[in-house]
Amino acid sequence: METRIDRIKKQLHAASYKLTPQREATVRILLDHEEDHLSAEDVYLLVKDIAPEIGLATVYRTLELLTELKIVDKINFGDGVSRYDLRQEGAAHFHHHLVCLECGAVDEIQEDLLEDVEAVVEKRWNFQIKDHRLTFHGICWRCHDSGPNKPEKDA
Amino acid sequence: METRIDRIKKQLHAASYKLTPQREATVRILLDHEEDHLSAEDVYLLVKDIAPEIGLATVYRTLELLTELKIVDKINFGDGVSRYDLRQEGAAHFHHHLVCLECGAVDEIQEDLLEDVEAVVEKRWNFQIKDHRLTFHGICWRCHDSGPNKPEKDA
DNA sequence: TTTATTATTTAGAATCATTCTTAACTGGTA
DNA sequence: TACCAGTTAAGAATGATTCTAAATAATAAA
Repeated sequence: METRIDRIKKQLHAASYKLTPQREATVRILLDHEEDHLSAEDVYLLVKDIAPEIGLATVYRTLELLTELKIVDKINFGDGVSRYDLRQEGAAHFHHHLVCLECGAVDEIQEDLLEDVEAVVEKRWNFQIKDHRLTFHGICWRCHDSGPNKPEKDA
Repeated sequence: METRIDRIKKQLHAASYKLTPQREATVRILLDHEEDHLSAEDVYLLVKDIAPEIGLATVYRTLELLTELKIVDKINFGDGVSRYDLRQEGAAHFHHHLVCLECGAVDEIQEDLLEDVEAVVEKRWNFQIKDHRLTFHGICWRCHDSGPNKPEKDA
């Protein structure tokens, strides 16, 4: 069966890049840490375990390449560090984030909630939307007064 | 009549900070450059004209202070530089941005388009929203195939 | 007023994330 | 074999931001 790695390899080849061992190791780390919002440094430390000879600059270059190919999303929560998320396969857009001001947790919303808003923006502001970034800042269900009350699973 | 500067002064005093000459000069620059998305460096260069003795660190500290008091919004378009916008008086939220991938222009949407979406998020993800950041990436009306066609004035 | 206290500032050093440079290495190909 | 484009590691360089130390200004107390 074709794995996610195989498909990423194809995407790279289609853009005439190779899936070198360093790149593969980096992608494996991202696959093992979906939803973890790793920084380049985080990825570097993790990938060193499975590919000790890799350099930080290579990790940066790989993440940049994957970002260009829209395999990963580079996000920025304003703390001065870029974070990298594997994009859902087939997803056309960034997913959204919920950042808790209390505990710092970052949760994800995979569902695209912006269809209606985008229709309005495209029409009213005459702007062709290619992508979006939406982050909510607030208090997560874990830190709530109303007590821990896990939300329904993301639809 | 009470000016915007006067009101900002009051806000500072309420939080037991002073509106020093350096801070006032910085605020004046921000007032003269609304919608310009200035970086700290930009502000520094501009403010030096009216207060030559000011230091870059002071500009950073002032912008940080104003951000804490929600007088300015610190935004980040992913180019590694923080930008600072005076928040609309009385606005509870960040305004939204349209970033053109073609020409790099950044337009603003003052109107809050997210009320419905926020209601959904608060309920479904059990998350108390305090603020949000929404940026659309795409092609602006100036760069469009359909030709320059300025959007209606922001409602 | 003088003195003590505190907040604020400047200048420049320090830090931290990120990118660049150089030389070495790889795989494919003529 | 020699060549060539792509890729890499190591460390230097860059650039934004923050910290440090000493100076200054404002405020309160005596």
